[in-house]
Amino acid sequence: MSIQARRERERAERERLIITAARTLAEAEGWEAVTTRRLAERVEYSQPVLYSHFKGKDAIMAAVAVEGCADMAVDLRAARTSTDDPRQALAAVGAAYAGFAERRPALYDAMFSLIVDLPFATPEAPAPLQAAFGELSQALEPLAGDDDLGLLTETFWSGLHGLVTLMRSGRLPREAHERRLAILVDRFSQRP
Amino acid sequence: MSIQARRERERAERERLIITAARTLAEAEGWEAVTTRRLAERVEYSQPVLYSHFKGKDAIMAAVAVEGCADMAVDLRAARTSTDDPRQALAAVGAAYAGFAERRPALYDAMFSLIVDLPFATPEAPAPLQAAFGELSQALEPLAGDDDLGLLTETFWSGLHGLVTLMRSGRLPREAHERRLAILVDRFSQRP
DNA sequence: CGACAACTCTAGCACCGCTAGCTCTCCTGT
DNA sequence: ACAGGAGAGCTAGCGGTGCTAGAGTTGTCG
Repeated sequence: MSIQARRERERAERERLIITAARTLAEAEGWEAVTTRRLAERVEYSQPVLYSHFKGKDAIMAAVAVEGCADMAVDLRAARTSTDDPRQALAAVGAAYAGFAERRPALYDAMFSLIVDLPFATPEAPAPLQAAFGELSQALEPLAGDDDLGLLTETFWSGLHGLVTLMRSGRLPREAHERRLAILVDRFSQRP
Repeated sequence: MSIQARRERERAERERLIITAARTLAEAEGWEAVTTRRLAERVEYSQPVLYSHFKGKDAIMAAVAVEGCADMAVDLRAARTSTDDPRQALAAVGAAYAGFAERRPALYDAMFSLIVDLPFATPEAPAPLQAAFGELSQALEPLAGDDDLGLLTETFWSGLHGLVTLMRSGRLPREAHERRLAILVDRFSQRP
């Protein structure tokens, strides 16, 4: 029984090794540099080993994405609780979101741009993902007014996501980023 | 001289053929199905011919994207001029934008998600692209208030883009699309 | 100690974007 | 009218991709 246990433990460790290797490589050189060959080399196993842990490359990216959600949730929470004023809090959360996407583009892409394997807007969505969404939601709650909080959060999230992706792909000029963000936050802080 | 002219004309025709073939194939099966081999087969030339017209696959997608912008600009204009009420016009433009993305996902991806070769927020941006942006801008103009119109347009565009991409990648539930769109439009129609 | 089961590796498939270099056609100048 | 040359399009191939079948090795248990 103990042998079985050790094997499972070692397997779990190796799985973590794969995930962190993928994440490290992606953050250093982008996802296009994360090939199954290079990843296998990094973890010092052969390619097929990856497929005994994950269904495919997408599943590895999904695992990295879940980790990324947890990280982002931490950032968002810190921003949200940094002030008592609801509008300042929303501005801080928006800035934290954009900052995360800017600082960790590969992680952000895995979470919100690339793969689709992850269940999102359902109860089966991974907890870290729900946590990150929850932070946005709580930041908006005092400002929701008559709108449905869930839908309002989704819409605000869309705004942030659009800003971030269009800027990162070169479709929006970088220099006006803060001002665009301010406009978005302002529009989601109910008028007086 | 006339021989030269005929050759250039034939070349231009073939270039159009390539672009429309790429567009057709992408709209039918998605961009991942558009490979240089399949595209070459469709136009009944060998692969290298593609490279005598375009620097690479990205350049072909860019050409398709420009066409797509022209199409979208038409849709947006029709929506914008469908009513005199500024808020209804903005709602119509938002719906037209989302409808375009829904109806022609491959075209939309080429324009706003995939390639980066195109110059965007500069005077050198292709005219059709500026036209599409201009429609958004004109729809927002009556509602801009104190905000810079350009930045406001970029921010509203981001909201639409976020809604569309997150929904299409399965990260936002489809059924609430209209209500999210309504929230976005509402937030960008200055409060009374 | 030998047989079996589980695991990992080598090798290879079908595909990708892209290009070097040969061939052949067709226009040009005498 | 014809030889020469330029240009265009082809075949073939490079180095890569995600993924997998099947061989081989390793470690466990009767």
